Amino acid sequence: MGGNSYGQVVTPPLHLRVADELRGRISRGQLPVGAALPSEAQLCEEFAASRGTVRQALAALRNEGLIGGGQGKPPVVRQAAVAQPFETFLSFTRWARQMGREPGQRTVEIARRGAGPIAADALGIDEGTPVVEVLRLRLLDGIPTMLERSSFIEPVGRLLFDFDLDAGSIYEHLQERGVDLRAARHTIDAIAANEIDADLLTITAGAPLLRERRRAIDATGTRVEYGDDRYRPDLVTFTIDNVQAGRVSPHVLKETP
Amino acid sequence: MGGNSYGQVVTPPLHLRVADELRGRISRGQLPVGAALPSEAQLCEEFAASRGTVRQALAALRNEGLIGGGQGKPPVVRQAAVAQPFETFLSFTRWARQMGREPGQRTVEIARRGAGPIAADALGIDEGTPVVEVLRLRLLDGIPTMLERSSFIEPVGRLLFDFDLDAGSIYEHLQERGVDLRAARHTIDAIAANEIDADLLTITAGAPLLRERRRAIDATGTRVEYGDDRYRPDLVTFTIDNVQAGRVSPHVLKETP
DNA sequence: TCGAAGCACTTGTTCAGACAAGTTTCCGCG
DNA sequence: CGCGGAAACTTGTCTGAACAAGTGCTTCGA
Repeated sequence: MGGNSYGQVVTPPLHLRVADELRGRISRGQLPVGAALPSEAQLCEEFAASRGTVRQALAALRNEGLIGGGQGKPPVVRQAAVAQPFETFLSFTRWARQMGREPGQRTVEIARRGAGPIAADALGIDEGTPVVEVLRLRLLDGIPTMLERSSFIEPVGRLLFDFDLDAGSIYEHLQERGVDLRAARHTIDAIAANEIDADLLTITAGAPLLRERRRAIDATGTRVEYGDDRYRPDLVTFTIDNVQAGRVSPHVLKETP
Repeated sequence: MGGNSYGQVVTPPLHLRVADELRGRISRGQLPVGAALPSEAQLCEEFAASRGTVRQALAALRNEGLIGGGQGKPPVVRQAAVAQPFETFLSFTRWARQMGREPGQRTVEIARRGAGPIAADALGIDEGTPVVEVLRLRLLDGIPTMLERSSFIEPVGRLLFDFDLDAGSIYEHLQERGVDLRAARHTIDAIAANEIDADLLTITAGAPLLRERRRAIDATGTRVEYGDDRYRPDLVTFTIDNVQAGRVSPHVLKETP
């Protein structure tokens, strides 16, 4: 458990630096869409790296869908793939913006305390291990829509204390600080609103809520966040499209009716 | 691919063969979830490959979210079972069987009557057009778990009258009779149990239920069924896995806690 | 002029070795 | 018996080299 170094300043491995530099050039428009990247040999020289290292960096970009290309041809910058459903599904802020709605939030509480039994189990840590808990009321066009309870493992949660939680997306902030969220498992069920839920969401206690519990994992497989989001079911639903034949995996959306 | 334009079959690159073999072991259950993979050194020996090649294969699996792990620790198989979600997601019977649970049902009502406003809208027909409505209580190991209200368009629903609804899967029966279900859209929300729901599901009125509304479409694009399934949220949840990089689309499961 | 062969350049695959960094195991000491 | 620490083992990073395979430009010949 002790190896995490979020936030510490150490020079990352070479292949990550190469990948970051190229990502930067692409996002800055220095390498416009459709342009060919420098050849592997050129990159080797520029970064004083071996070809294996450069290829490792390119593989990462290919993986993210940033570049394409084939054997014999230099890799080209691809059209910034459609806002990854991952991001959209994970981040309330991005989801709302993509729909043309105005996201908002009111932070009710942020605290560093020992993990409770549920969060500890979900995060795979011992009960009482320090975590950072955030309770935020999320708004859509000013209307209370969802109540978000998150528990972050300490090395990640620490990054939230120098962030204005009412300013925007936690995930965007964490990503900028080097936290590389990779996968998430969402469990959806229904639950009756308790007094606190009801008060904040301006509904009556006992009313049914649509609950999405979330376990987010970073690139190394470390469980980073456990979340419990409670939606007003009259304002938000989940939609799943599935198609039989064409091995088109199901597509999941959050929707407002 | 793996063949040239003349149809010749060429052996794919070694790293792909290694990855495929490992994928197979995972999907066959030979490497169960949570199990550690052989060490890189062992894999090198087994496949007579160098470490770089083995690592290339492992990177692919990691990318697909099949394995996780960190430095110093052997990679472990992650929860990401791959069954065809469509059938499983659509059919309560198949879903239950796949989990090793015993599905059951008690048909409360089957009737041919004019479509109500909601079903008519969902099916794209005029209100009052005849449809076949089925109300079934679905059981898991004998326990009332879900209440299923389905409206089938008349030409399809007619096939249900020569079928013992308590015998098994409606979808299997329809498929045998030539109804080719192709796609479905599921909308998930939460709703309070009404008196009837509560009575049949042996819960109290007003308790939160997990609702999945469904619109199934056949191969020609005709809307065939509108369904309203209400689950006891303490017995069934929906789970969605999503992975960022490997453009692995989200995977949807129904689960019993 | 036009087509094809050839060549230079590119990426894809694979190997062998070395060191760094994290984890687990196990032995000896208190 | 318990605990600390060394040792063995594992994965992560990086290098340098070689050959295979695909692409595109050039050049040569008909």
